[in-house]
Amino acid sequence: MVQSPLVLVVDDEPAQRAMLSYNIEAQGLRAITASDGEEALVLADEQRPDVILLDWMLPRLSGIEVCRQLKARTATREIPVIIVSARSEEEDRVRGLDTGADDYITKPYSVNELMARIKANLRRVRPTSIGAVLEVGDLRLDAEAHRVFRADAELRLGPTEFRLLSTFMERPGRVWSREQLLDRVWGRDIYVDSRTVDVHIGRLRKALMASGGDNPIRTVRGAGYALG
Amino acid sequence: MVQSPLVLVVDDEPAQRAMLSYNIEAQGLRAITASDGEEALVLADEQRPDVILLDWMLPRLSGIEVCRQLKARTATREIPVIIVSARSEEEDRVRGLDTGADDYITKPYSVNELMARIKANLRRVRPTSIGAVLEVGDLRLDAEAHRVFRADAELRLGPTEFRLLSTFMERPGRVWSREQLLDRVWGRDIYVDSRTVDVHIGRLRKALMASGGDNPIRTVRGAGYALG
DNA sequence: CCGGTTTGTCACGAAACCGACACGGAACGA
DNA sequence: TCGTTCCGTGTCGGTTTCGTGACAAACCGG
Repeated sequence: MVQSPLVLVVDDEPAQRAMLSYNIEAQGLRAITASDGEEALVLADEQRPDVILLDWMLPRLSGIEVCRQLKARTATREIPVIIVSARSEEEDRVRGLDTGADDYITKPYSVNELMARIKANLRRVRPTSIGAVLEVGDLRLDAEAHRVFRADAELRLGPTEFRLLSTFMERPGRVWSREQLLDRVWGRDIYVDSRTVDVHIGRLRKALMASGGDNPIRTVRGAGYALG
Repeated sequence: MVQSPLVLVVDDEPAQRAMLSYNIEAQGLRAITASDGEEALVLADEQRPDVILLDWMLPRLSGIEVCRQLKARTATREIPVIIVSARSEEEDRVRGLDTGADDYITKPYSVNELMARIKANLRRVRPTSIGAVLEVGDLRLDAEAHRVFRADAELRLGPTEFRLLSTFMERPGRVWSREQLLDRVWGRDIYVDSRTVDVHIGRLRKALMASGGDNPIRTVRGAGYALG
């Protein structure tokens, strides 16, 4: 089920966590928090946030180590990590980015800037969740208006097919396994047969080809499906 | 043929342009330059760079205006823009990110940090161009999209041949024994006849040579097979 | 409550893929 | 040169994977 983007806040100071959660939720996003590195890794794994706000100074596991571990696992690799640091030395910035962190902000920062950065990172990873219009080839998907066009003709899609297509359009060309699609489109805890994906792929194809275009969804035997 | 990622450098000072191009190319990337905003828009449109480095202070069109226009056109919307600014006031940072800029760096900056940021942005937008794509000779294998090209012609491979080829491409030139290949390609605990490898090597060769190229897979009698 | 829409499952056929075998030819050693 | 070993490949039966029409249950707006 696609809902509003989820931000994982990792900070050992309760006051910081509360302040950040409050501001994040004020932007229409959802927030969860972790107070140390180990908790952060567990939560990242279980909840799959869309972006992670990571304090550099943490008890137990340091921020940089958490970041490295996140980027080492395929399950969490693609989640953007924004490192929040009190140090402003450039070395740390480079090291942070080299371990795979996606962005970096130094204390003191303004809430406005931080929110802007969170959104900038979200925009890249989950374009549809913040209202952008996706375009791939002759396909155009307006997430906010919940409409899809192909070569200026509007398509009729059911909710599931809509989410399916928007997942494909977020990363054109990438192959998604049936399990990954069930995860993103149906939701983590729903059990449906993985062959159900096939059926919806079929329905989506039918809708996409209704006005004569060719089939834009590629089947990768033994692996899954991809757009283009 | 996919080539190395392209960076568009927009700066009105010739010395800066030269310095940046030099450093970018030293990282194995390609660079093109523009000296004002209008030229930048034209080049962005024509060349479709993978990332744009945009000076804030420009004659004619300001950096922020260029950014806005880039993000307004679908053709260039998804190209990450890194704003380079002499001002360090926070307001500008927020405004920069709000117009759709993807990252922000203030002068004075270090070349190391700038390069780290360029790479961080490339990693996200063209993940396939910086990590997940293997290139060996005229062969290109995109793991994420599950596609293989030889000299721009796409190859049709079954799952086993695909895994076989990607194993070879991970270490070009290395000789793999049949047992090692069975381990990597088929899996540890599967029993299949080791001669089966021969058959799949044959099928892979056939696919690789389908459009006329020579045989890139070398047989090492008594030892196994190798790519190149 | 009702008619249309959406959804998940199943079953069946088609297509792709796989592994084994067998035979012929190439490479090698003496 | 000759015998032996190793490799290339055409063929074939069996299996896996996909596509899709059919259907009943769930859902939903009115």
